Amino acid sequence: MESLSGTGYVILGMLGLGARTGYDIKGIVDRSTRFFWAASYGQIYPELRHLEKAGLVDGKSSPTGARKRKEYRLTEAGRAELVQWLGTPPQMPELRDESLLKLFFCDELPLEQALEQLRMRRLGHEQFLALLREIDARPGADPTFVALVLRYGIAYAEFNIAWCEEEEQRLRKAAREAA
Amino acid sequence: MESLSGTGYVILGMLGLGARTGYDIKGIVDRSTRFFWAASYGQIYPELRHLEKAGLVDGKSSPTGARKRKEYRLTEAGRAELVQWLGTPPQMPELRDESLLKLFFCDELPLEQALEQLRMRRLGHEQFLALLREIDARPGADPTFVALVLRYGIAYAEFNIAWCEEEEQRLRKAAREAA
DNA sequence: CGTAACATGTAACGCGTTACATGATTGG
DNA sequence: CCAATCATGTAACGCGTTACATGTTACG
Repeated sequence: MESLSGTGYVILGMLGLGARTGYDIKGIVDRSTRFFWAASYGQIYPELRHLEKAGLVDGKSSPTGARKRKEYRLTEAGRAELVQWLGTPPQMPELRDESLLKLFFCDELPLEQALEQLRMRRLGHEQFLALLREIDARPGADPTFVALVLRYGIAYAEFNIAWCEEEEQRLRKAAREAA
Repeated sequence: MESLSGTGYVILGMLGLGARTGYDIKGIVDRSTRFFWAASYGQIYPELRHLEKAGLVDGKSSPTGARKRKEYRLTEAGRAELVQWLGTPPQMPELRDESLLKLFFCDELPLEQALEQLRMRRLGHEQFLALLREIDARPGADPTFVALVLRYGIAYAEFNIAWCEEEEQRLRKAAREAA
């Protein structure tokens, strides 16, 4: 069996964490993994049907009154697939960071504007940090690893802020010394 | 004028840094930005033609003997477009980290296997770090911001390694206390 | 003489987003 | 009654990768 797309595993995982409908999954993703792995309805619904055909999830219609609604559960095979995937070693970290790309080309710019780039990166991460802290402060205890990943996000943002500050200072100092 | 794709800007930027042919651009990307922004021939060649039509680059045929070859240069408009893009503020950091996604779902797993996940993430970043250090040790001075981004990669890998170690310890300690 | 490096390109596919369309139910 | 939330879906598009195809030139 060829392996699923990343989003396929997100769906399996979310069903494992208690999500029931496609709508559910989307909601949970938007409040959690979206920072490092998003998912849209345009993928979720077709993928759920695909997973069902593959026997990894089991869907039964359970409408709320006249509102149509379909509940999915992991099958044994689905849980096995998820666990197997969790066990495979990760590839090189796959980043896609536009702000880093801009920084890479900053030799094109006068120093002031380049510093501004660095400042904007820092600001972005400061906003990001604020958002994560807010999520962190919300009541209710997350499962161990859900909380762990949230802590990672916070640490990551803090790391980036500190790095930007250091480099801003370093560049300013170098500029002073050149003058 | 609607804005270019990320790869469009990579091409402009690389031409700014001295790349001349599509082949050149691909080579430089593979040795530098590929860690946070890759590019394939399947994109580069069509995009170069597209940028030429848009007047952002200027291409002239300059074969090496009978081997066909086309040299591109940034036009004034192309440089302006690049600088303008560099000046726009970045969005939220857009991460796509499969290993983090796996960690997120580790509550499904017995602690030993979950710890193994964390260990594998660490190993991945250790390899990554080794690779970047190797690149860093290569002779030849990079432009300021090219070097800055390389330093970022190294710091990022080190941060991740340290974070994994800390969390491994924390989880082990929590497990001991629970026992 | 062979192979690595130089050089350009295309077609098919996969993954994912955006925008749109539709409708029921709950709570203020 | 109205707005927010619940709920499901599709079509078009954009971006990017992979695999393939082709040929030249430099170097050991």
